[in-house]
Amino acid sequence: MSAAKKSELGVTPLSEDVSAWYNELVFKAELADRGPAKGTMVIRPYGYRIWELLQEQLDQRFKDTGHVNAYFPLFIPQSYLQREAEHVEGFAPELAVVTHGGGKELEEPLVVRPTSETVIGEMYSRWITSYRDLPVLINAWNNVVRWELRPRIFLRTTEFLWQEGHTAHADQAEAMEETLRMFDVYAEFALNVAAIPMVKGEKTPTERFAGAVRTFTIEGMMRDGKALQSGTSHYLGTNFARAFDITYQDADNELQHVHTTSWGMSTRMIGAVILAHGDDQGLVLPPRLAPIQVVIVPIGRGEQGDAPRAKAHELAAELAAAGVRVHVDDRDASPGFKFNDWELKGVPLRVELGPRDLDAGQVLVAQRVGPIDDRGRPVKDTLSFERFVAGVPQRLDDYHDRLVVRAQAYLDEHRGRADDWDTFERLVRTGFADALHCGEEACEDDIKTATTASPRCIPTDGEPEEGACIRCGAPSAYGTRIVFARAY
RNA sequence: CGGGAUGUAGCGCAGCUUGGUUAGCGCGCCUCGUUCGGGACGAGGAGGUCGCCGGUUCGAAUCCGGCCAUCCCGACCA
Repeated sequence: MSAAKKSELGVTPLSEDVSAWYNELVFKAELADRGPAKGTMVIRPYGYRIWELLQEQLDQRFKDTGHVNAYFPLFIPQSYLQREAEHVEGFAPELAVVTHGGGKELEEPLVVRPTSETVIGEMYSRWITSYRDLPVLINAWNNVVRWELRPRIFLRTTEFLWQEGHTAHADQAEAMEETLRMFDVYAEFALNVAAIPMVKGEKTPTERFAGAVRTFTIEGMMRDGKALQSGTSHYLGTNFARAFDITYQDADNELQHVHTTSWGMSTRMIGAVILAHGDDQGLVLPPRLAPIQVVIVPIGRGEQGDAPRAKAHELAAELAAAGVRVHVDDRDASPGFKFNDWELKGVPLRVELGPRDLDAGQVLVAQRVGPIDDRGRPVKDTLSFERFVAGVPQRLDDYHDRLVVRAQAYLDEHRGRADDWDTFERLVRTGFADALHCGEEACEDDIKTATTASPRCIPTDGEPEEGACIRCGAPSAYGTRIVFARAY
């Protein structure tokens, strides 16, 4: 990263090198820092607040759909993982294993949970005996550890925070309904809270969760055209019920296995927000996840600044009372510095209040994403003191909608149908390609080798279509086009 | 684990080729003063086991050997 190529902010422009931009921005915006151990991250207050806001709003949706929260242990006896064949196979390479405790070697090693299907399966087998116990609708907020070979902050860290929902049902139909319900919750949340339109679909067998019968995913498009799996919902069938002997007696006195589901969204979602909305100026935060939705910058030094500063605090108090997350930037720094600083941090609305505005009884409002003048600076509009408190929430909602429209436009521009290999290769370099595929793993591998792109999902809203595989020409599988992209 | 690169102040870097005053620059930080409508300025100041271990030498940030760590590109993945 040559210093000369960096913008004034000291961040490599997004347009030049997305990877460098992302890394530098995460640190500069004080979202997170690297931990001392490889692959670990420290989530700093500004980044953690985003997580808290995400948690609050996602958790509310879980409650609204009938779920309750619980906590399950971090340590899992190694033998538990081994009970479900595909599950072990899938997770074995990325397990952290504790072999010693209290200064002695353990009789049985403990794995640090990479996910909790197994412990929860064990507990559910104890808790569930009758159809009257069903359904069990539990969610857990916790941390998990997966020994990643190539960590990237928020996107792939050895330890990450997430929620994992685990439900048990009497039959397949009800479990599938639950799986799809939570799948919809994720997509709705991504759109209405994170302002990211997602491509919804089902994972192909090769991309499926280890131990799942069906896996549904929301895939977001990042600013480099890569896909980011941002939330998954799994129908686990009776795989875990059989492995952990989770049975119930039905109304006819017959012993039945339960059907389980699991679903998760993680701190990776913060990475999605950064990569879906950010620009050369830095972060762009959707208002519903922004720790600070409105920053007020009083203008004027010393005595000249006293009145604007006082008014700024007065307006901030009123705005806070109206439920807006507002901050007055009182720092001893120049206005220009503050403007750039808050732009870097992605604050949606900036309010300027100087002596001139005070006289006019108004403030200037600049939007982080919005119309710009011929110097590339935001066009600032005015808002009178009287209309201020009422006007801001509306602007935040409009701003959210604008981010959605922008992200949707970006997705549409970078997604296309591929009917021949050249088109496929071209599309996949800059975005998503919808193409027919034979469904063979060897062919997927071949595509991956040739383009680094992989099947992201079978879109839920895909039109029925059959034909020849984009790569090998064999008859297509899945009954519709599937989405290929390079992925994080 | 393969390929590539880098370790010098909180951050970004120069110095190393050709060993030799007290290891330097920018940003940031601290103090004082002046400043404040798009990254202000002046003066003063704090901050370093030059990644670690060993070797060569009168003398090593610099040369040699080994080790460690980190980052980037691939294989695993929310």
